[in-house]
Amino acid sequence: MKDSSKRTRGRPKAWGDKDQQNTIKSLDRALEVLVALGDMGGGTLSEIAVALDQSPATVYRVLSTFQGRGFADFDEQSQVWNIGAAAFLTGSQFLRRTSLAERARPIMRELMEATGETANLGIERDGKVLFLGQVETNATIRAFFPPGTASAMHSSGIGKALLSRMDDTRQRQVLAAGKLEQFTPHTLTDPEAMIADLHTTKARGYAIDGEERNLGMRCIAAPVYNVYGEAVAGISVSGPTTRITEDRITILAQSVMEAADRLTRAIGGNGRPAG
Amino acid sequence: MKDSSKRTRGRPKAWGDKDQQNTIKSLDRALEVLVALGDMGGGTLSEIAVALDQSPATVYRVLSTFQGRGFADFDEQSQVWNIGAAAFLTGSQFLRRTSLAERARPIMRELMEATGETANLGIERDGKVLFLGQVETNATIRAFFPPGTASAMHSSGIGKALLSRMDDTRQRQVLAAGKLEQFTPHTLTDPEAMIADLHTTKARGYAIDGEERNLGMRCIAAPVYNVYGEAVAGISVSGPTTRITEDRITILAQSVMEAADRLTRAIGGNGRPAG
DNA sequence: AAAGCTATTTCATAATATGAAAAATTCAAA
DNA sequence: TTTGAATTTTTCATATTATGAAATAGCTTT
Repeated sequence: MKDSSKRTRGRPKAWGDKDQQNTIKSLDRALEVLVALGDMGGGTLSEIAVALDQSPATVYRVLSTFQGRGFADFDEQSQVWNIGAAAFLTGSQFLRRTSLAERARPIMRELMEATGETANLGIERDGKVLFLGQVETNATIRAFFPPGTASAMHSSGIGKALLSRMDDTRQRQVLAAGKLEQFTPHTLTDPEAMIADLHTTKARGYAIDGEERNLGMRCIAAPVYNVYGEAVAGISVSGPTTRITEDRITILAQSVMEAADRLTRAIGGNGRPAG
Repeated sequence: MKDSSKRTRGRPKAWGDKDQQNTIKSLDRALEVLVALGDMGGGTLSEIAVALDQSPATVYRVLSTFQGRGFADFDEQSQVWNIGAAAFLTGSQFLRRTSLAERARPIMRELMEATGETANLGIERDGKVLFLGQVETNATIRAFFPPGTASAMHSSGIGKALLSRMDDTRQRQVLAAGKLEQFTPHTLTDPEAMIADLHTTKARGYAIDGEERNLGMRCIAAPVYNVYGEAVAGISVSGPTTRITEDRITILAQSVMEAADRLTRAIGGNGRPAG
């Protein structure tokens, strides 16, 4: 049904001036109801009306309409409204779309621009970190991880960010399998030291690879979560210790975490409820 | 946020007489757009407007409004509209209700790790199997059922596991409705053959989908029971025939059944007293 | 450079969404 | 049992606003 011969047409980014007001008010309010219904995990008509400060009559009609299309369910017994199966079905079509890597691209670009360092994206695969993509800095001296590279979890920023969010069982499993090979004098090879580092990482919200894989190279990484709050990917910046200095780490980490949060939201992910 | 002291009030099942007309027209049409967008897997403005026989101007405003709340995404590059992350997020709240999916998550993960194959969770809805979630294997070749997919009962492992636990009446009802469409040479299209297969399945405790839906793909599924001993969900592993070989089936089935039992217990379910 | 698409915006108008209040019903208390 | 309070659903008059046609502005192709 799709005709791939179509390309960009039409009107540009800004004509009038700024953001026009071409949203439909009633629809917008209706969506507000649906979102609220989801956020509060169901509720009775009056609860919802009060929460949104809208007329019960309107909310009632909105919910009835949603119900007509299966976007909302109404339990006669308890008089409680809930998100319906159709909302799940339609919403799930979101997953069929572009990959993590594609969604990450613009976010990584901005991260690179904000920090001036190469931005990386990686996931865990078979106990290793698989690099899915990167956006390189313009600086002449720069880190380079070709996409498709697989490297050890324990000596990578993204790897440690992911590890820090696994439960103890999985953690030990991965660490045992990999044997904590020593790459530089800074590599953490002692399992207990590694576990301690992971605890710090988890509490801090981001991981630091301080020359643990390559001498002279630092990396700051934060985890990206899926809808179930599981850490499924990591995003990082990496560069030479001469530019990523000790005192810049905190600042850079803010950008990295912000990018990770944005990507989490872009893939429909969920904060971080999982312990 | 919920006040459990509230109970049933208000007006009953039928007052006026039959179904009243208290749906909001514009909202209903907007939902039509969203559903179409999902069904057709994205599309350009004119494609959607034509498909729905609506004014481009209106469709544009509807989509813009959805975009404002994140229910739709617009890719400037390709001028293509798609279902957005917020639709997925809100729609996913549907799962929280049963909490089945939530409880299943860790169990599915362990099942995946034990078997090395993708683990799936599904329920029956409107005579079809609705996939609620999955945990993917790390293997590069793998089965992929996006959550939200609805597929035919008779050609799915989970579907057959559920069918095998229904009484004859419901069984024939569902099978009659679906017409046993043939997907591969292995699909069971003869009702009697299907009934026989279901008897075997019930006695055995797990269902096998041997390339009945997709050539080269096998699936092993077991039912999950609620408090009344009714089969309300199914849990399965699926993968290529090259890995899920004939002689591994018995072993894998043990893991699947164990996972199903654990999930049954996790949702307060009851062994299998029913029929 | 012009013609031909397609996406946006504007605008006048009719459609319809809306809140207030009434009606219908159930729950709890007297 | 009766009464009253709470809550959902409907009706109705009205103003809001959603809507399509047509105009506008960018692209793409000729």
